[in-house]
Amino acid sequence: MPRTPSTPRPAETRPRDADRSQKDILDAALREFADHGLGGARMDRIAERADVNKRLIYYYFESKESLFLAVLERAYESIRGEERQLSLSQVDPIEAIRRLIAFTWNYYIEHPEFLSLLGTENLHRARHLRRSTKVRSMHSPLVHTLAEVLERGHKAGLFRAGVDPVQLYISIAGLSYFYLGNCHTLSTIFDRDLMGAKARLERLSHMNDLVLGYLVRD
Amino acid sequence: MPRTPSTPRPAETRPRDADRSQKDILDAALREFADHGLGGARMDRIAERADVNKRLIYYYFESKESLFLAVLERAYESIRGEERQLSLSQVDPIEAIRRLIAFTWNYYIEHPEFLSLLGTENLHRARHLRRSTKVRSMHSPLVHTLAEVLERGHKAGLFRAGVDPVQLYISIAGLSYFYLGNCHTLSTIFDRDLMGAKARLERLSHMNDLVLGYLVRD
Amino acid sequence: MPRTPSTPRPAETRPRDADRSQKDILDAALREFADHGLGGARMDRIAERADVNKRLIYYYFESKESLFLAVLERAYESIRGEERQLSLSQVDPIEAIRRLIAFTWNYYIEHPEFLSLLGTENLHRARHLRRSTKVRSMHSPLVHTLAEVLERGHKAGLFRAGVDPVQLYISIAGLSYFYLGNCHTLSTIFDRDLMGAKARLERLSHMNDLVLGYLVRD
Amino acid sequence: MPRTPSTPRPAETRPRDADRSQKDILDAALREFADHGLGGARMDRIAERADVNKRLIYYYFESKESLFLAVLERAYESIRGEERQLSLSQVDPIEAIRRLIAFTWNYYIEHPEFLSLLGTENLHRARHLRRSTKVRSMHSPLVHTLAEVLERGHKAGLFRAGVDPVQLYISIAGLSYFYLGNCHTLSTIFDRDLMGAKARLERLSHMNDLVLGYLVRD
DNA sequence: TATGAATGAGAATTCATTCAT
DNA sequence: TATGAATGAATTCTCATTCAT
Repeated sequence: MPRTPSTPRPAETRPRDADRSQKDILDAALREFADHGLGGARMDRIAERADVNKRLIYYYFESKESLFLAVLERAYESIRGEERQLSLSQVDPIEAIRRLIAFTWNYYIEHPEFLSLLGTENLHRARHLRRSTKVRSMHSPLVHTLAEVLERGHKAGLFRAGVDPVQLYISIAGLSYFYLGNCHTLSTIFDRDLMGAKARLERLSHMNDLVLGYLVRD
Repeated sequence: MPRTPSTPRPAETRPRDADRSQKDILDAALREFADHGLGGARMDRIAERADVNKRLIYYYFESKESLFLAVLERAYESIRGEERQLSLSQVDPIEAIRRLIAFTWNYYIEHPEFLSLLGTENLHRARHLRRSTKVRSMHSPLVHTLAEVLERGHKAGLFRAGVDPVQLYISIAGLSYFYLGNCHTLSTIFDRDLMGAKARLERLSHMNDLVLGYLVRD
Repeated sequence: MPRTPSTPRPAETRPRDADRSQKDILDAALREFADHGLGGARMDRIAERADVNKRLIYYYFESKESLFLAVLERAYESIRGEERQLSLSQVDPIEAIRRLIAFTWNYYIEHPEFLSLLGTENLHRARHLRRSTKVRSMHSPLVHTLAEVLERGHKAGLFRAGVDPVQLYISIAGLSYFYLGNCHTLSTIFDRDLMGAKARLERLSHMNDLVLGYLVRD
Repeated sequence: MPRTPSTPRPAETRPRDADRSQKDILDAALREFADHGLGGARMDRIAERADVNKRLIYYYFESKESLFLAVLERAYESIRGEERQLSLSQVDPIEAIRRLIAFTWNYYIEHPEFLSLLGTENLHRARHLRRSTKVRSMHSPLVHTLAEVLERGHKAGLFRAGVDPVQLYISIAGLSYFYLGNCHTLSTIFDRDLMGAKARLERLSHMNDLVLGYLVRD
């Protein structure tokens, strides 16, 4: 008779166990999915990484696929949350564009799992995302902010006219995404270190030049 | 009237079974890996798709991983082969850039498996590519050609100075890659069809504007 | 009246399933390895013989090789356990030698699987045993006891001097082992039944004569 | 058109290819069966080791089992052949016994594959040997020779009476077999090097003492 | 809320053997 | 006599998932 479930642990530590377990599971799953993709991820490893019983994962998250969706949703929530704090509307248009580029770049660098997750979800043709009402409703407020910045820049005679904010947003994201997401492949192919401090600064600089070189008219 | 076992197929249809079988396996594997990633791909399905005995796959390609590498190498050979035929050196610089953007864009559209493969390989941190001496030696001659184009453009007073051809190459690829590779996710998030004929033309146009808007100085 | 699934077995029959399952697996594996060697043993057959799900074997014992080691360790524990109860120190030296010969002989007859296991392990050059800290630490206390018996016999003027207990132990074991382990081959070669009651008595007698004829000096 | 089968190789090298191939296969198979047992042996590896096409093995030896029997038969032929040259009848009885012990000991040391083969065949309960008319008819002439030696020794007043030559033969073989065949296991268990030059001399000496100590009466 | 035991369906890989030439 | 291509049937091992408590 080792464990006595009848003796409850102190009140202040217990109540949060459920939330804590769920968070641990999501954290572990994020790493696992990012490391191995959906097909390569192992529920066993997630349980081990989260230090919970495997059965518990099923208790909270129905299945592997649902768990993946939960992970994906949380990842989107997280980036959207940070995006909202950029306050692009409060700075001049050129600075706003710089900030957006830098934010995207840095977020991807600090959250490589996010890139992995995106890639995995795309391999599966957004199958999970499509099921999510959450993510769809959380579509980037950035597009609107970006539209406003472009408009402001044009009115100020700084930016060219007719720029589609969605296209630009995708371009900005793509410039960072391809470089960072494929850096292992690219480094190998070009036989050049792309992730050193200098290389990273050069890339950021190049992206700013590219985007602003396009946008700014004189 | 598929195959009638009693009627042996004419000699010219099956000149050398070995080569044919290997090609069939590679074709099938390409599709399977592109559809499901490395972890999700099934050797059984590859055998079925190639219409060969599963054992034969192991006869020619040691293991799943080696098969994946073989597929990857062939995919790179293929795109490099087509790139070589662009003859960018023989047209004026602006046209050369346009051609490169259009080629990349169209190649990705026509070969979505290539994008998948890239994504999968990156998920695995270029583990397979690193093992390949083949791919490393086949690094794009495009970088040299591109350098020459940029140089020529600059000397003609058309292009800005100091553009790194590798950065530009990565940017051009990234602009197409992110849009096309993540189109399922992006379509869902932005609730907008990105793959219709009109949308595709707009994207191509945007990419040209962006890159040339940056490069061309007057 | 084997098992009636509708009537749940009483609690005391199945006190802890885990222990029971592991024991069942080890029992089944012992027979399978003894019957077919390591290479010829089939995990499927072990599962069937143990009446457990094949997966469970991997749940408790990592792999076929680890299972083999576990079987081997248990077999050694078993024979060592019985050896300890021979109390050779409490009988006169000649009787002690007779007991040791008889014990070895009978143990091998009653546990032919032990002979098989030994043979198999040797085919593999003690690969598994070497990995085991357990077996190495359990080296027969018999060697010490045997040394004491030889010493006692010598002091009583019964036994010759200078007998190495390890050599003698190996000889006693070898006399039984070769006869019993190779009886199928030997029976065939000599065209003579070696396992009939009479033949067995003759062998035991021969071994006693041989060993005591060597040891006893008058 | 690389190979031209129509151009035959020079006459003096060709004719013996068939015998040569068979010998190569048997040699390779002997090593493979000795190294891995019957169940663990791989036809692929045998082909590779013999440097012949796998198909050729089946051409000459029907199946894996038949090949094993062929290997076994050749091994017995070999040891029997050497035994015949011992000429035990031409030396005095004590020397004859010494020669037999030494021969057995050295043959096993020089032909560890023979020990492996024996062990494997026994694991399979002499299944193959029983099928062989060859080996059965080749039962050791040594038994007769040994009987004659024992008789001669007894008549000379040297040896004890009533020694069964088969029992003695088995004992002599067993004393070497167990030590040498199980040396990996025994070395591990007793934590003592049993195969060093000194240890080997000691064993040979012990066996002579044991057998002659038993046989010789004064 | 939590968990150790258990499983069916499949996964990659292996193997002895045969086909066609 | 020799061989490269091909295969069906296993074989070890894996995996997401469920049971029983």
